[in-house]
Amino acid sequence: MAQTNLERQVETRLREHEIRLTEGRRTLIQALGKADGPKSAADLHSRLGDQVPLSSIYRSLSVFEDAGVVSPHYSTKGVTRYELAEWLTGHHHHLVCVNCGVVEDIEIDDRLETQLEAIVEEIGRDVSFAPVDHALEIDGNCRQCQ
Amino acid sequence: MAQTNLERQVETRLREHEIRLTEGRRTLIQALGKADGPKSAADLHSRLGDQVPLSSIYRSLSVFEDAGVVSPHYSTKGVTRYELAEWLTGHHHHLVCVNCGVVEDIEIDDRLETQLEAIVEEIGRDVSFAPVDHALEIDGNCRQCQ
DNA sequence: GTTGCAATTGATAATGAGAATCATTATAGT
DNA sequence: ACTATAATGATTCTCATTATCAATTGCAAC
Repeated sequence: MAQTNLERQVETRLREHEIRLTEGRRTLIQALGKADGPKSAADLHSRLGDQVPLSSIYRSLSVFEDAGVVSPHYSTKGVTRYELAEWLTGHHHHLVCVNCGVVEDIEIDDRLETQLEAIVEEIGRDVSFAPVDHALEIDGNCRQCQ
Repeated sequence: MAQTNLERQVETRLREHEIRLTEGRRTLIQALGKADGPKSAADLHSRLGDQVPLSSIYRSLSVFEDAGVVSPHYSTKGVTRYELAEWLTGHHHHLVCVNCGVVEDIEIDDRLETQLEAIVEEIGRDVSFAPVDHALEIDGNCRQCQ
């Protein structure tokens, strides 16, 4: 259900941008929809086997990024990870494993998010900067690395 | 003064790790000490001209990272920026320009930092994760891009 | 259902950030 | 001053990612 709704939302966005939704791209969206955090092209490729060649994964992620369907996440040297954009999944933050680099999404409850936004707004006022987004990253050891 | 103290602190740390402090490396530390935020190897190289070749910059930054003298910062595809480690500069956060990618350091006052730490601790408890570090990034447009 | 256009493909070559190489040089300890 | 070995600097290599190109395909219009 949520998955099908996801595909419909993505279809609509891509159509608005006059971008085609091919089978390979649909497969990519499904894989990102099932992921528990940002995934690199290599992660996605190993998960999907030969369904979508690596070159198509890179290219489609780039097209999706331009269309605002995915967001890049940078936490490892030389590797970019992608996740579905927040308008599709909701605002969230990241846990980053300091050992292996895996990134996990976390949603925090409204009370904490409100507090965090207040902090961000106050910082913005202090340095005359209008925040358009914010990201809280918490570094530690993931379950596999503990 | 602060600069000289910085060099002394770095010297001590490198000596502990049996790493040599060459003139090129001293120049790099001085440049990082003057920087207002994380800098890439290319940034540092263009700033330093021929004083330190690009290959030496990459290599020294890597050595410094292993020794805990600098920390990497990832906010742009395919580019790593480095800044002095927090034990040298103090805990701080980053403003990232969504247009040009420049990263600026910001320190926030103790009251806000305390609030932020409480949020991080509570999130960590919620997801059974012991935070070792946290980073708040605020995205917007830098003064040049406004 | 058919057609046309241009987006997209997939394998491969090219690119750029960063790592490795090697003969020579320089640091730091004695 | 001597010595061991880390570090150098220019160049080559590696890897994640982008560009290329002839062939294929998605999708809107008819």
